[in-house]
Amino acid sequence: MIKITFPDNSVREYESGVTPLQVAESISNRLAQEILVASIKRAADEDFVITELNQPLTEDCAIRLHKWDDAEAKHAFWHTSSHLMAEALQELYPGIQFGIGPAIENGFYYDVYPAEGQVIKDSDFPAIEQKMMELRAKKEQLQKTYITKADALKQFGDKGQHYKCELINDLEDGTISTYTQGAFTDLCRGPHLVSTEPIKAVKILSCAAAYWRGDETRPMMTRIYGISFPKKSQLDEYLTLLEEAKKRDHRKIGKELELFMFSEMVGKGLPIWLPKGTALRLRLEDFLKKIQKRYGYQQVITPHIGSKNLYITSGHWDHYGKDSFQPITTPEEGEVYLLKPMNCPHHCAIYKNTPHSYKDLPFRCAEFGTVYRYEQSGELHGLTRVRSFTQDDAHIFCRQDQVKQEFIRVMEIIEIIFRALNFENFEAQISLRDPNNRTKYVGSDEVWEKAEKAIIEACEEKGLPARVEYGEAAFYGPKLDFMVKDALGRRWQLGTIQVDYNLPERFDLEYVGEDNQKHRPVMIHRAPFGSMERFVAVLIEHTAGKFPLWLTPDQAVVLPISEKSNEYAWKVKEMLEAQDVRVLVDDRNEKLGRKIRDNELKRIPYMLIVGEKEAEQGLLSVRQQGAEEKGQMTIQQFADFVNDTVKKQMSAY
RNA sequence: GCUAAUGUAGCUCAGUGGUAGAGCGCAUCCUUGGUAAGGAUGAGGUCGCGGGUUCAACUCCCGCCAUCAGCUCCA
Repeated sequence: MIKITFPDNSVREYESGVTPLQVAESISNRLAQEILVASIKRAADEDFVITELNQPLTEDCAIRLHKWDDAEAKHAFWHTSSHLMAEALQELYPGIQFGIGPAIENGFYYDVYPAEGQVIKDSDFPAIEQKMMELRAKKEQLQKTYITKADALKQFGDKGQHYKCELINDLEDGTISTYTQGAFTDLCRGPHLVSTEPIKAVKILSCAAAYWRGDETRPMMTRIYGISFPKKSQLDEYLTLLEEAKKRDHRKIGKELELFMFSEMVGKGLPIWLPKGTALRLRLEDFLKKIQKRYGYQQVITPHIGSKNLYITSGHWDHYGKDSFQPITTPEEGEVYLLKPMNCPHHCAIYKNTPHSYKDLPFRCAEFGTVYRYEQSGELHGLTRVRSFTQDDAHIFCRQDQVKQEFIRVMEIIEIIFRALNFENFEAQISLRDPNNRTKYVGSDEVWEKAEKAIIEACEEKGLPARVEYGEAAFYGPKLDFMVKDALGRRWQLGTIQVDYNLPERFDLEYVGEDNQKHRPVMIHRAPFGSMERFVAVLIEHTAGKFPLWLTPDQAVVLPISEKSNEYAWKVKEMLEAQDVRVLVDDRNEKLGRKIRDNELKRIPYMLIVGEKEAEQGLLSVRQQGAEEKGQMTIQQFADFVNDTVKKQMSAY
């Protein structure tokens, strides 16, 4: 008999050799049907190890039974799905060779090399899905077999699986296993589902080329992506989510709402802000400027280029010189300049411009600084990956003992912003030094330890959930990055706060201390939005273009019912604008229903319907975007309503 | 950068080796309307750019440019 401990710490006894599936059956049939994989921890194990449901248990252990909701179950489910897809591909494309086929964050893929003359295209996906479902219906069991290296090489060599042989060659004899279901055998470590039967819904999503083992000198494989679920309804839900994400694509909405554009003529990766997008961005900038003013920042403006020597001093030339836009030179004197890839060197120059006393610190200078970075053409993507963008940058020069307080103050700013923009869900990542290799960092152990401690304590004090990542710090200092979850649950990295010991050293920055001696200030880089481009992109996808009232380019549109009311409509606009409400008039020669529809699609928050009745009494019929009628108001009531709502939305500040 | 796909009217897209089409938008006119598409007429295109094949190229071939996806998740 062996003792098995459950997650609730209860212990039960079982015959030695019992399988996790039997353990589940002993609890309930329902559980046995739902679990996909288990993990166990024996006395000798440091942590839980995922195991298959048919793996006999022969010693005392703790067990966890994983249903679909657990990441472990999804991983095994998708891994087995990739085998099922491979089995289907083997039938449909005789002679196909297989590379690797792992589970990924959302689904799975398999890298394959079709036989001479065969190509797998999008149009083949339904056939692959159908074949997978056919094979699944056979309820094939996955059989794990340990095999010697020599046998494995022979077995896969005989089948012409050259890529598999290459993988086997890299493995240590005695650790090699295969999984077989039906006529398909794959080199694999597992773990897997015990059967392909639970894979009830599958969708092949895309195929694209991928280098064998990520190496561009090696052959190009066809990578086929898919996703699968235990229930059809889950697949439908997932596909709906994908569609919703597509609808929210900021590139599409940005075009529809005329927020920004790109032009081949201007150059790729160079976003151009159109009037409506600019209005929105300026409102964001003004909002942040106002907060920053309260938090003791001073706004500065610096040129878009800087002398090459500036970047030699900062170290950026050494680090990024080759991967930047190349230097600009003057025609006569041969002076050399670089487009600025960062604002910090300019800000260091500002700091150096005047002597500083310890009493003056922190010195905080902020700039919406546009920077230019060379990105490989294949990396460019909408507003999220561009070659010119504006950082809501600021640099705080402070004493070491002020670091924690400054972090807390920056975190407050970030919180205000996230709240004002309805990012309810956010978390932080603390990036610290690699504990095993401290040589790659600049600055003394002492200051690093202080700074790392300051960041951790700042998070604790603010009650901010933070994940600590070792080895993720920049070479010049530890950092704190902010991740938000958008309305579809997608995670985006936005703001960042970074401590820097490097630049103060390189620029020989100093302040005079209480002791009348010179000291080195600490520098903190921070950008709550990150970049205006990226932030607006995320905001568009988060809100689907329905921006909060305070931010939206146009807050209301007046819809005259007929030409007879046009004059009143324009008067309404004028009166509302006098009270800072942003209003359009739709006086096209169209029926009301049409105007409502068109303006709904423009995502304007309020429609003000005015006809003869309203004109007589100085009223508006207010309709909220999303079909909600709010009844009639006077012009003044509506202006107050908008201004109160905006004030409320901004009340975080 | 690499690999594949795509590039036709302002937008979304159809189409053919014999010099182009739809819907929406736009303009004009009719209609003067009450909460998600009223009607008619019309304008609008060097079919991404440059070469080549051909009697003839938007179509086929080559090169370039741009867009999009993947190239990061490791049997």
